[in-house]
Amino acid sequence: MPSEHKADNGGIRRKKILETAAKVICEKGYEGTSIHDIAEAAGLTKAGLYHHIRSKEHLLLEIMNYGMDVFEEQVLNQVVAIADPLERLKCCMEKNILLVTHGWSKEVIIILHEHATLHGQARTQINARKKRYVRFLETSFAEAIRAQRIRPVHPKVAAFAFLGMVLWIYKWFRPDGQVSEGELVKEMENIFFGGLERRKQR
Amino acid sequence: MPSEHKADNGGIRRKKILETAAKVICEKGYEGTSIHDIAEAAGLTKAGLYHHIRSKEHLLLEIMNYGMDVFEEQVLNQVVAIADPLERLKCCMEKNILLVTHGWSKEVIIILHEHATLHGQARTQINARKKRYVRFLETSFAEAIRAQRIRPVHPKVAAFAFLGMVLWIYKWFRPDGQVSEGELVKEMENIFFGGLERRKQR
Amino acid sequence: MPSEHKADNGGIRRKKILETAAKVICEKGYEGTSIHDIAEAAGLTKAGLYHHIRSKEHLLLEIMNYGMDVFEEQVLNQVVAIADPLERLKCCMEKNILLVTHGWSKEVIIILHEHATLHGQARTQINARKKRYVRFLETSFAEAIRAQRIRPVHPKVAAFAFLGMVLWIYKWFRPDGQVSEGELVKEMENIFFGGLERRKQR
Amino acid sequence: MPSEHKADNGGIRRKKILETAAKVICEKGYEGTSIHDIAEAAGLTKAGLYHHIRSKEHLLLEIMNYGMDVFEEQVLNQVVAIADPLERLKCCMEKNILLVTHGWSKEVIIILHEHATLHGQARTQINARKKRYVRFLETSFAEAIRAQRIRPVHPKVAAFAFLGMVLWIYKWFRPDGQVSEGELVKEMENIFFGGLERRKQR
DNA sequence: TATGAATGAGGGTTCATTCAT
DNA sequence: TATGAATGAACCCTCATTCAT
Repeated sequence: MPSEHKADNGGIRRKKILETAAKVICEKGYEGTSIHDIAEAAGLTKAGLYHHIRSKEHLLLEIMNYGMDVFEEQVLNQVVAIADPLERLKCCMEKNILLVTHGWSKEVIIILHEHATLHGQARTQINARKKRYVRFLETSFAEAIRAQRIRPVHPKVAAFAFLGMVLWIYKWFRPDGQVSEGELVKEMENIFFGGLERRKQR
Repeated sequence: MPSEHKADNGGIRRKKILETAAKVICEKGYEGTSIHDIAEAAGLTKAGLYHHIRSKEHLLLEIMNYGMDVFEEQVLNQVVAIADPLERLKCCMEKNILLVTHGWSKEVIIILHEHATLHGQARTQINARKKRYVRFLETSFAEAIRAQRIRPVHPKVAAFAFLGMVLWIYKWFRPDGQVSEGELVKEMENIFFGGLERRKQR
Repeated sequence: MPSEHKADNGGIRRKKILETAAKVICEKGYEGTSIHDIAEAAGLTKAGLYHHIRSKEHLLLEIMNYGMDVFEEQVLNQVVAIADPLERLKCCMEKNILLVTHGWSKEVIIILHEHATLHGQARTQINARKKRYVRFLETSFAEAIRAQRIRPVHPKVAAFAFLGMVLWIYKWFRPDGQVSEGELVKEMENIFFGGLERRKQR
Repeated sequence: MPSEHKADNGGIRRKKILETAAKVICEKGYEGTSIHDIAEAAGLTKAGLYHHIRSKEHLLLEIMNYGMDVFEEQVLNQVVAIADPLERLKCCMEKNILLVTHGWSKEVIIILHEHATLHGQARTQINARKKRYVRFLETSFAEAIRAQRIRPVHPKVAAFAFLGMVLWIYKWFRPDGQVSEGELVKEMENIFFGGLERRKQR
């Protein structure tokens, strides 16, 4: 409804540029990537690129917001409605691991790595979205404890333990390596939850 | 006497500069830190700093090697001789967590964060030292499995799960936050090993 | 119409910059000239200049290639078709002397003076073009000897003697000095081809 | 008699340093050579070197003066007393060629190449010594003409033609090349004094 | 939309030189 | 004599950004 037929075009174009930029930044780091690099990868000149972005820093913000969109769509929204908190967490771990290993969304990797690059309110904004995820995990753990689905542990620590295990993957996992995606999901779930589940007492 | 306290000075001076540089780089990132920033923090001019370092990249290498020295001294060497593999791993987790939370060694944080900054043989060299640690963990897990001290899991995945949980801490832990160092160690150990330990079957 | 005069402008602009750079470098030497000097002389800032050149060293290469173009056009190509080898050499000396004395092409002077400044393949490339000229002279001398137009001498030495006499001029000749261009040509030709020693008459 | 026994020592030391510096500067050019390069080649630190030289530019002046000393001793003084002007010039050519080809005195090469590097009175001083040589050649040519030992030519042009032929050698001659020192002397003398053109035999 | 040209600021690095020791 | 440390100035070059076209 944004009035013109160009809007749609613009939307697709913008998305393409965002994804291209994300790919380059993911490879070389934000500070290590120049506007020229991004423009070139997008098949534009530097000046041309500036018709689509406001500034380099704002581009990073957009990429991160886009990454959060993808994350929420592919992980959070997929599991948020699962009633059983333990099942919810297990399913969340699976979705999250796959998001990282598939390597489709470079934006998510950028969010993980450039955790201290943004400043000011841009940083605040992204941090708020991240915090929502942490909060969701904490709540789910607490809920699972209350429901006696897992042993009592510190929910905050559990949340960050979960995150560390799952997100650190981006630093070492290679799709062509010794460990397959499937194995990784199975083993991590086994390791992490194998210890948390309440033992069925005889 | 003048000559020898000079020699000492030299060594101390270098170490001081390395530590100062590490502090600044840790705060602003390698690419976000200029040589000027480092020089200023060290109370030198840019040219003066270049008396002590070969180049910015080589400085990073030195910092990382220094960090690896500290890590090996405070973590690896402290636990490597422990006979029981499970005890060894638990102790290793504790030492490693404390190394990260104490925040003394900014160099270690830099090693964690700038995992893709170095290039060429400098990168190779640091990666080799990192790999030694991963190998140590893998071996310890395998040993613990053979000794039936823990459930059978994929040692490589276990190693990286361990590392993710423990190292991710640098991204969120604040010494003045809700979770104390002690709690963190206890809870993480509980979470991670609580699931791996073979259940005492009656 | 706007587009085409732009294209033209581009070519002319580049040439102008090359010539300006040549003038400055000729006066102060390559190493003694800073990019700032050149940019200033061209009415640009340093960064602006870098829109037109790849690097300082590559600029020197371009200047030298440009100089070789000028030289070949004004000297080599003018005489290469002259059938009589002696006439060819004399004409070549004249053209070459005038090229140096006119002082139009600073680029040629730079080629002469900065004979060891370039490195790597840039140097190789320019040396190849220079060698072509030496080869041309050698061949012409040899031909003249075979045709009994000159006494038998070592062609290589003759070529370098020719070059030394003619090119050294750039080190001492001043257009407003005691010796005029015309005299210079006449006298050098006389000396080189006629020899100094009085002929033993019969 | 310069009072102390150190003077002599100093003299030898200084000479060694001058020669070392000359070697390096000859290879890399004055601007391309750093004080560090020279100090290193002399087995000193930069600061140590400064106990022996006043400044980089003054070092160049000293090298050039030293080169002029060598030149005058090995060329000018050897021939200045020869009565016959033609013989004097021929002998001068021989000595001068050998000085360049032997490559002993890098200082002389530096004088030739860095003809526009010095400024101010240092330049004036060296130019005065150079001019003395040009004047000597001019005078000898004029004398030879008057004595009817050579054909009448413009003495100044003859002098510079002589110099160009002889000094240009430093740009191309290699001791291990196709042309031997002996040949070079013989051929150049033949070409310059004998001329190239075949005499019309009656 | 797109671009070539331009720029001020700053990047890492090297320089010739000085000085306390 | 000799040196390690230090420096201000300058080096070449790249940066994110702007603007007339």
